[in-house]
Order: sequence, then C-alpha cells, then structure tokens
Amino acid sequence: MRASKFLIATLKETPSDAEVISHQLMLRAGMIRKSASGLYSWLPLGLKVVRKVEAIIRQEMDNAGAQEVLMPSVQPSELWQESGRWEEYGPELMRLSDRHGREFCLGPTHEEVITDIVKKELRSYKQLPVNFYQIQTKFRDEIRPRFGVMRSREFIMKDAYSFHISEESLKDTYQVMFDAYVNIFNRLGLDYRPVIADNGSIGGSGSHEFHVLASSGEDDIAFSSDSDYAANVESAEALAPSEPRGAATQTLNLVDTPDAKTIATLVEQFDIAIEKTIKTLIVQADEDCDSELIALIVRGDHELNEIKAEHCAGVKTPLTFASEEQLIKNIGASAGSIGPIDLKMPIIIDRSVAVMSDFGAGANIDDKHYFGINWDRDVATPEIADIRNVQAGDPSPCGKGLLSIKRGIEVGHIFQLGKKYSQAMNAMVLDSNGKSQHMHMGCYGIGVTRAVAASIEQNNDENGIIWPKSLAPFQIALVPLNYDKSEEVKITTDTLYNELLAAGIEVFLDDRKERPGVKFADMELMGMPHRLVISDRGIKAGTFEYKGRTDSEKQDISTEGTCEYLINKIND
RNA sequence: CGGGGUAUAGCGCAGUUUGGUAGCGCACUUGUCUGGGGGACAAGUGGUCGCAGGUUCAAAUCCUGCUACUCCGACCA
Repeated sequence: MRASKFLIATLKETPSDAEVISHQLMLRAGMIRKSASGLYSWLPLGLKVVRKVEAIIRQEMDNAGAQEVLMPSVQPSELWQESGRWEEYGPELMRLSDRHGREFCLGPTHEEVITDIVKKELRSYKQLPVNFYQIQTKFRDEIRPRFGVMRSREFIMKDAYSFHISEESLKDTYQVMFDAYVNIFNRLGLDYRPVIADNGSIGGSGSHEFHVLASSGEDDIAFSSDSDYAANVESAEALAPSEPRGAATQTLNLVDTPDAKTIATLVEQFDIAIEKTIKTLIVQADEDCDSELIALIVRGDHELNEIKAEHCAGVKTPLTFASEEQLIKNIGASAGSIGPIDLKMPIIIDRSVAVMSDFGAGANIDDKHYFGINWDRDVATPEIADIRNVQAGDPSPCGKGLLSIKRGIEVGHIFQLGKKYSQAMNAMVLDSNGKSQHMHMGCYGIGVTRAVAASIEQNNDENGIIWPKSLAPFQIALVPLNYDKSEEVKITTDTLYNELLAAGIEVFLDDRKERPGVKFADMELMGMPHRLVISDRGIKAGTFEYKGRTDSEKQDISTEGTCEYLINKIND
C-alpha cells in the first residue's frame, strides 16, 4: 500500500476527551473517529486491524468445528418476549419500531435468534452437537460509554452458540471452546488470564471470562499467589474464617454517637478497630419474602458483593437499597445507626461476621450504637452466607496461597447456558428413545473491537502503538527520503516494494512528500513493526537503514539480499 | 439517574469577570529556501462563537430555556 493512496489521519495532539492510552492512540494514529457518544467509525488503518482479529478468530472457530452464520442486528420483539428478556433486559436494550408499529430491538446478543433458528431447523439428537458463530455488530445502550471502543455502545463481537442433547456434550464443547479461546488470545499476542466468572444476567451455570491484564481494566480479578486460580472478584468465594468465634469479654453497652454516621468516623471517634465494627445494609426483599426489607451485614472493612447478595433467598433482584422513608418506617432509625439488635426483619450475615465477638453496630436508635455485642448472648446468630467481596490478602478459595487483585479487561466470556433459552423458547429435538428433549446450550463471546483496544493498552510506548505481528495493519514500512526528487531512490524503493509485495508481505510505502521526521513519527505512531529507510546517502554506501519498532538502535544493512533479510525479520 | 465541567476554524486553546463586531499554536493551500526525527520565511483558505429566545444602540461576552459532549458517583448504613 502506498501512503499516497491511503488515509493517514494522524494527530499530533491528543484529543481532550480521550482518557485511556488505547483511546488516545487509536485517535492519534487515525484508526477511529467518534460519530457520537459510544459510536465510532473505523478508518482504513483501524479496520485493517479489526479484520486481522476477525481472521484469527474465524480460523480458530472453524478449526474447533464451529460453523459461521450471520444473523440480523435488528431483532423482532416477539423472540425476546418468548425468552422473557423483553421485560428483563432493561434500558440497555435499544428498542425501536418500524413504520408498521412493530417493535424491534438492536441485538445486544443473539441467543433468541439462534435458538429460534435451531429449533426450526433441527429435529434429531443425531444432528447434535452443533456450534454456530457469527461476527456481528452488537448494540448495547450503555449507561456510560467510555474509554473509546473499550466500552462503546456499538461494537463488533464474535458470538457462538452450541446446542447439545446432554450436559456431558455441552461440557465437551465448552472445553473445546476454552481451548480455542486460549489459541485465539495467544495468537493475538495478549497477556491474558482465563478467570472463573459469574454468569450475570445471561443465566446458566459454569463460566469463564478471559481478561487482558491492564491497569485501565474495569474488572477486579483475584489471583492466588500459589496456584493458577483466578476469579472475577464478583464471583470469587470468600472463605469462612478458620479461627472460631472469640469468647465474649465485654458487656453490651449503649453509647451516644451523635456524629458517627459512617464506619470511618465511628472508628476514628471511638478508637475501635474497624474489624470490630459491622455494616448493616438494608435492601428490598422479593415477593416470596414475608418482610418488606432484608438486612445484609458485612464487617466494617469489607464490601458487600451485590451478585452474591442477589443469590440469597428473599433478596430482590436487582439488588435495591431501602429508601430513607422505608428505614424510618420499618426501623425507626436512619442509615448510620442501624444494627442487628432488635431488628425486625430477616438478617443475613457474612461468614466473617459470624465469628466476630465484642463488636460495635448501630442500635436502631438515631445517634446511638451498641458496643460489646456478642452473637447468641445479645442477639441470635442470623443466617450465614458469603456475601462480601474478597480482598487482597484473603486466603484463596482454591486452598493454596493468598489472593492478590489486579485489573482486567474482559475480552472473552464463555458460558454453559444449560436449558434457560431452550426451555423458554421450547427448542427441542428427539432423543435416542424418540422422546422430545430440550437442548442444552452454551454460548461463547469475544469482543473483537475491545480486543483491539486491549492490545494497544498492553503494547505502546511514548512514540505510539507497538503492534504484535499478528495484528499489525502492515508488516513493514518503507520510508524513502527524497522519493519525489531522487530517481535512484525511487527506482530502488519501487523495486524493493514490488519484491516484498510479490513475496506476500504487507508492505507500506511512505511515498509522501514529507520531511523524514514526519514520516518516522507517523510510522511509529501507527505501530509499523519494521521500518526500512532508503536514501541517496545509503544507496551510495551500499546500505539501507533498518529499525524494528522496539529496537533501541537503527542499523545499516547491505542493499544486497535486503528482501530476504526483511522477510526473516518479519517472520522472526 | 445524581453531582461537576465544557461547548469559539479540522485538532488543542485564549477571549466571557469589565458588552464595542473574533484571535493564537498546530493542521491545510501557494511560493521560496531547506532536506535523516513533527524545519524556516512569506502570502493565503477556513468561524451563523452548540441551539432557541430575551436585554441592549451594540452580545462569543449579560439573562432564560434547551441540546450535545465529558468526568465523578450510583457501596450508604
């Protein structure tokens, strides 16, 4: 490709609304431009990289026995009503009507469509298992798009859906997909980890996320120091403390605490250990519960895990905190003075709270706390559950080592969905006994455009992007100096260019009439992995100048056998 | 959804307090010089100052309403 026939849309200055490095560099290198909040256009350079990612995914999905399909991005509401998600999904689902008033949505995912297809096309267990995938534009009306294409509203996703007669078959394919994902992310050159995950709203059981490790990530990942264990903090189990509950040594003591509305001020004003305090969080109960509200209690220095809390019986999903009015009406005290003693509602305490003794909590009277509380003596031990987030330093749930926490960008997610959709939408085949059975399903996603951004997060320097070989839009840049003036430079460069093209190399020829510094800066910003400078000076000396993108020094190489030299470098 | 910020040339910004008819750097065009790390000089192009009202002799500037973008928060007991 010649620069004169290619849009080089590089920017010297960083647009002011770009926060993270990948967003800044994608704008500066001329890969993307914003069309509206969370909506991006891909310019030629950026699209080349997207296509590279897609090609790798296609190859590995095909190798893993999946079949490519393409489903519509606009989907009829009827299918979503059938699965129940038309009601469930919330405002992220972009809904629209056509000229006849029929309702549609922009597909945030395609379980409904594929399930509908499969249920109409497949009759027998003999046709199973099958795995269909597509690379499609998705739309999610994100509450807050940010970080460029990392969290945009419209994005490209590879999604796959497998169908099975049995759970064993599903587990087999799940493992095949897991392995395929490992291959894909290895080939993409990403530093990533498979991570045990929660299923989220999509439902089902058994799930891994693939996270690219980067400080700009939006998820917290817990790692064991002594094993391969890694889990999203959302789903990492907080083990029950091994030590038993301490004996009561203090008497129950009601104290005036007029200014202590938060744990932090309580700890400060009364000089008590934060581990000897508890937070009592009041949330809405669901319809099955006798009470209007439920109390969730975690230790003062811990955080509630909303997902774990939602799994507790009686807790309304999505988790909703009680309003101030509800607190006054049901408890007679407001937030900041609530605790377990004389609390007239179901209580669930975290495992770590269950072993506490001599602790402090709100008294359910405004501006008063109890200190020296002990379970059973002062108040019956409530139901115990794991409802907190793990913290760095916690023992790993795998039994080995301690947890540390790093940030991750979720670029892949695989689920064992089970029968959630096949039952809701009545997708059945005949089994070997001639009986109708709901199919087991799995689903497997990769954020294509997000993976591009994640790669840049991990591979950049002060001069710009550093593409791994597999993603580079071009393998090598030829940078002739005085291309427009020196016949010799032009002939030499064109010859080399044609040789490299003939060898199947993706070569970029910067034939612009620009000063050298401009060309060098642009080629580096755009992340060209290899660069060859062709100049009169070099030709006279019988050399070209070569520099790899990450090399600290440039080097002169002989003009003899340059093509082979470069091909070796590129394939290195 | 709550709170903050911003909106002036393609990009980055000043001008708004104190109203007087729009400017700087980069980019872009033309020319000359230069020619191995975003070069110099000269001459140019480009703006309904986010939108709609209002006040005023006069509004980028003051007032009202709206919109878009953006950051933080949505864990508080």
